[in-house]
Amino acid sequence: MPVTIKDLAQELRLSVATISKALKDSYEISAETKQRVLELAHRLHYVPNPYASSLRKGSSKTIAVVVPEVADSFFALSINGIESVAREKGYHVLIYQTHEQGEREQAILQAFHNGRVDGVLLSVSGDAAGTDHFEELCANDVPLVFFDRVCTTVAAARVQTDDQVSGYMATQHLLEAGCKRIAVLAADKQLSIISDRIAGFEAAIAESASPRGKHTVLYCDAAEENAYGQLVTLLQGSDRPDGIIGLVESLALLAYKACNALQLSIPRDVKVMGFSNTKAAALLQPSLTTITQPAFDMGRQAAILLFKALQKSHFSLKEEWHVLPSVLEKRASTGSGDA
Amino acid sequence: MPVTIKDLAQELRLSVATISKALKDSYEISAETKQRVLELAHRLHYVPNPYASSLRKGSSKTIAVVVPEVADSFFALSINGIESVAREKGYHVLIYQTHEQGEREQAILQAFHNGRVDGVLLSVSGDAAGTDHFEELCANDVPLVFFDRVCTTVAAARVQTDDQVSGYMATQHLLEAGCKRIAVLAADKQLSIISDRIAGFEAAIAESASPRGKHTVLYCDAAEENAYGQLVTLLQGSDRPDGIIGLVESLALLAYKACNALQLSIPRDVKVMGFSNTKAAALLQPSLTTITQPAFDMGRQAAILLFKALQKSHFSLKEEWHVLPSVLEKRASTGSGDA
DNA sequence: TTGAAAGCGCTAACAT
DNA sequence: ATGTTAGCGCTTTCAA
Repeated sequence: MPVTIKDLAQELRLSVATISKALKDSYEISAETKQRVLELAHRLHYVPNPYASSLRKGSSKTIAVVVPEVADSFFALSINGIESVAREKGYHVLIYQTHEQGEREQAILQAFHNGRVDGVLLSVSGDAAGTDHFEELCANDVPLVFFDRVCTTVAAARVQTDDQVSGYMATQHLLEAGCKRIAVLAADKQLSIISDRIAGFEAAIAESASPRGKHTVLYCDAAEENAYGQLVTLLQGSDRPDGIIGLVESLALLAYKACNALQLSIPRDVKVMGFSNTKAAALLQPSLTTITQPAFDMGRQAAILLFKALQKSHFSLKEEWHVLPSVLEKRASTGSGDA
Repeated sequence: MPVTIKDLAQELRLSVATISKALKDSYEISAETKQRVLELAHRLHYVPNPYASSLRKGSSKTIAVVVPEVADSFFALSINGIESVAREKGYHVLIYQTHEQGEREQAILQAFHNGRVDGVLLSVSGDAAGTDHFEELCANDVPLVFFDRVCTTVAAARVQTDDQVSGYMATQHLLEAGCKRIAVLAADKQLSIISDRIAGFEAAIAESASPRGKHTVLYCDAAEENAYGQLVTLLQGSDRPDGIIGLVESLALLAYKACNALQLSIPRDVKVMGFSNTKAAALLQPSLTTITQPAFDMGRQAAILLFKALQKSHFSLKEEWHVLPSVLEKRASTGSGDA
């Protein structure tokens, strides 16, 4: 049995109230008593029962992070950012994965309706399942901060990157490199990050002299094998693209795979770039030009907002909307092909 | 305020006990009452307060996962394996990172001494800080399962891969490929996985006709820049290695970087292989030969053991020791260099 | 400066 | 089949 406040009280012949106050350094308690209590607590390895105090105080010192997937360099890094501030604040972090399934997202949020966590950081699942579960959480006064994949119709804080600008920059970069037929590889249509990036792409094309008809957006199947098939078909078509933008990391890598298989040279035949946060980008052959998101900082920023809301109740998350810039890292996959 | 069992009782003019029993489908309660309770609970979005029941029952339906780093393909995948079984069992998962710092590991485990979690899955930090914190946890009857990076002196369950065999296989593979001067790139000396892999390397060399003196183990600095420097120096030396084994993922990638910089051709000049779980391995140029660990399964297996211990108290983790095989994936980086 | 006691929401033994 | 009650460990008001 773990040692409790009662044990300490008995041992020191004090009341539990005194112990409790001494442990939190209350001004009501004499310095000498505090000393004795702390000493014994330390000697007996006393650790307060977190559930008893959570129950009593109505707060858990725990936050939840809900992401599509941990095994993804972007989310892994943003979790690091979140963790860095949670640790400073002495908070614990529960991590949940939706695996891109809307139903799981709903089920997970369901569990937060009774004080399990003091707040939630979430990046929405690709397979959207409406927004009722978000609304309900907010209605229950559980602070919610979206990061990266946000939901614009819900009145919660948002931390994201400038996806439209990024899509624009990426397209611009390929146009400047001389591409005439750009193919954009997209994932889940309903994700804000995808539609925003595509909007940026469309804007860049519209502004350019290049006719829209030459360029294309390919919505790839969620199953990798299928997506690969789509891609191969595209690359074997008569109007083969000479530039590819993968809107998510996995699609850029898939493009490499397809080009290798079809013996297309990157960047000679096809220039490839992608939204990606993996360190391996620089080590691919040729090294991959990327739009890199500030993953760690986005997580950090989102967590900072959440804790602000937790600390001062008058701070409203409803109108917080932060946008952090992504950066274009030019590498060999969109170069001229000369050394 | 969230709705409680009391609210339901009042509304239905029943006692809290009846509600509680009805909610857990007790045989004592009439079908009709159950029906009414469930219906109301659902209508009011009743979610039980987890802390109240944890406090009462003395168990939290929560486990902790302690890993060096989430942003690492091996750990991310093993977390997935763990999560898959936690979800089946309806458990919540707290994730903590040590960032390879022994002190943090101690501080984290400290928090588990009073029921916060029902059990712990842990992969030890590189910067070891003794084993007292493990012993104390076990002494407090918190079930502990080590995975991948285990601690052999503590009587807790262990799930690992056959690191010695893997080291042997890797070395064997390079010898067969004709390497005469193999360099093994090692990380933290005190980690079991590192010393075991080196033992396998030594065994393979000893068995071969190749003189031990030609081969070398390079202990790389934890800071990547420094490790890079060490590596470049090695590759510029008079007795340049013609085979490299990176004992952790980052070191294999570093070898690529160094070879690129020094214009050494892989696999012509140097054959490179590494312990790695990243999907990018197949996409590197040349594709990287790897020893791939069963990351997901190791996590899954470790979690299964833990839940076994949680369910049947007479099941002892002390003597559980599971070894899962890693596989050698031969790719171009250790080939002959011909197409 | 210290202590007594109520109560957070839930469960389970023990009535009825 | 349903109800009463004690209590998990802690915090907090109020009293001494």
